[in-house]
Amino acid sequence: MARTIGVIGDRWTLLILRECFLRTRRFEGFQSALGITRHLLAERLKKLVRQGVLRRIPYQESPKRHEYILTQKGLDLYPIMMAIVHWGDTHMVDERGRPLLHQHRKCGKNFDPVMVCSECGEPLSAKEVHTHPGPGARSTPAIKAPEKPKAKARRSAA
Amino acid sequence: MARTIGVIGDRWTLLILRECFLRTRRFEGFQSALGITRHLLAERLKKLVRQGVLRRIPYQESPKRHEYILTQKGLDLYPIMMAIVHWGDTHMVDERGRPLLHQHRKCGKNFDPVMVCSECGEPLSAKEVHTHPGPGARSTPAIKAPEKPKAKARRSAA
DNA sequence: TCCATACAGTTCTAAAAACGAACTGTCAAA
DNA sequence: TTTGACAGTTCGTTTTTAGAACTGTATGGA
Repeated sequence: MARTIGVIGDRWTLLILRECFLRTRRFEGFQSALGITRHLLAERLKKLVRQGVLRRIPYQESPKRHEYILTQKGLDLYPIMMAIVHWGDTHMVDERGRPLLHQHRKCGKNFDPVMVCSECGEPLSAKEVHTHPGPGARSTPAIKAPEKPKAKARRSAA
Repeated sequence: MARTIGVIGDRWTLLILRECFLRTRRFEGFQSALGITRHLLAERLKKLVRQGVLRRIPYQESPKRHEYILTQKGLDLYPIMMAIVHWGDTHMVDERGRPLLHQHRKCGKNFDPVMVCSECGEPLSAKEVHTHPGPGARSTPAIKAPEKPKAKARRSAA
């Protein structure tokens, strides 16, 4: 979880990714849709490309221009998005109702996402789940902070 | 989505909440498990209580002490947690494997969470979903930034 | 040709947030 | 009387973010 948060755990990244799912692909598109500062947007896009969530693909040569599209790794973030949206729809709507509806192409209906057990198909809730250490468990129960960037040493700082 | 991100969209909140799901309830517990600064922890807990995600409950009187437990609103964040953990398990594990396994009490098996359509029960993927504006849709497609805290005016700053 | 605009960034300064470490205050046990 | 647990606060420093301007390529007029 800490590692995932290292990827999507800031105020803007998830919003950028949402725009990707809504088919935004270009710098100006993200910038005007989100109102994010250009500086941060450039940095976040770079980071997402480094992490393999987005791919940077040229779409014209004259002045080199690229667009950002989701990789499979990025597309796999969809359940996270949907879970977040659904929680907002449940607990954060105002009297006007949901800003966005989701229609399932297969069955044609507007739906909510439901999380189920991969083994038995039953809906999941926190109380029915028991966690235990896996093979990659760390020895100490303490997590060592999420992704400390470690002083980055920018331009020979005095 | 922007509203949900206003609640959980920073480096620490989700980690704090994860500890809650793992039955941590007290200040020192969070602090030592996460290595978060005490200052931030206090602030985040306060915010989560304000937002109705945690409840602050006294557990002793002598020196007043409280513990933080999830409300229903907080428990409902479980699918988000699971989706995040699962993405990490899929895309961010090292050679040692998953740090944590999840067992479903009902069926007894270790499982992965799967997101399905509430209407037809089929697993969801981004491509099979069509979004369209709902009753609470905003007029402009632009989002006005996530939760600008608006200068907070703390103690008559000069 | 000169000027304006589109696009994708980069650079800069100021403001806000996070870090780190020490400090406050209550109570219990040694 | 001192020490330690617990739950925070306070404060000075470092990092991030915001906000705005600037760079550079290319197109479309006037």
